[in-house]
Amino acid sequence: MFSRTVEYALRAIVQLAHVAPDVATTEQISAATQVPEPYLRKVLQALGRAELVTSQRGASGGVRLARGVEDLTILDVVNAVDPIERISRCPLDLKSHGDQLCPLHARIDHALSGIEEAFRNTTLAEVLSEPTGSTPLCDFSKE
Amino acid sequence: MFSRTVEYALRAIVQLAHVAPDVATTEQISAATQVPEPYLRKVLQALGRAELVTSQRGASGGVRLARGVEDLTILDVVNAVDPIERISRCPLDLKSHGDQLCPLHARIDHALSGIEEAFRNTTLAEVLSEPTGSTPLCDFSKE
DNA sequence: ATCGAATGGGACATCGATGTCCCATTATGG
DNA sequence: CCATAATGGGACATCGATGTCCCATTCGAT
Repeated sequence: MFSRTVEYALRAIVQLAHVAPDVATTEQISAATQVPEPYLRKVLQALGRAELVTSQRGASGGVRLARGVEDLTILDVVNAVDPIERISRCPLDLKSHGDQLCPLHARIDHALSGIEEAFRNTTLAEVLSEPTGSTPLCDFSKE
Repeated sequence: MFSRTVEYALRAIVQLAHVAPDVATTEQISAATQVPEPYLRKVLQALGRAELVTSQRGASGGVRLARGVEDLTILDVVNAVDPIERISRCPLDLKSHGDQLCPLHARIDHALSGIEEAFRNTTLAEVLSEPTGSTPLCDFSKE
């Protein structure tokens, strides 16, 4: 349903949020999130291009959040690596009705819209401060 | 977001609903839905295994809906070919908290739940009778 | 009975998502 | 200035989703 890449990106961002405003190395993030390190590189690069994180090369470098957790939504992360594709035109491309969706695709798009909205309205701060007792990402028994 | 297979399956089902209770051949459905015929075969076979359609071999055979449109939801179709995978355990599999999801995954799962619910509550009958002027699937200028 | 129409299903082809590897580049710290 | 730590990014490997092909099987019609 959601790509693995999205899952990985969210894990990485949450992990970075935990250590914010410090930097973390790819290796550290990989260890904490159980995302294969070489692939995590790519994901972090994508997050960098989307300007959600900034990175610093060289010794004592690493990656850090580019914004505060209050100003960073799940949707931001999703859109950075694997944007939700809304349905704006009938995929069958029949001109029967201009830009109006047939009921089937209208329903599907509406469902997508619901997800988008839910993700847009959820900031990292909310996820982190949830009073569930469970820490986001589930680990940090150490740390 | 949704696999192409889901899209194809929905198109096929809608098309079958249009001609119900008659049968349609794979070739006819393919033409109406613009789904590549050989692949559509596979999709229809899956729908058959899920008992959403029944098929008849041989001359004047084909495929037809196995249920009435009132009793057939979008979720049925989706689940037949590419079930929505809810998140029931933390993917990181840390024992920190038994079966409780961390806030991040709880949010994601909640979004999935919303989709599931929306699809469960939408029957084919509703999609077909929508008073939008647009016929589902967008074609049938011919009929 | 036989021919042709149609699905059943296995084998194969292609393509993009996922995952790995390697080296260039950049920064820090001694 | 040099060694080392780290990211940047291109090239390649793997795997599953998608798409194609072929033939066996089944049924209807003549």
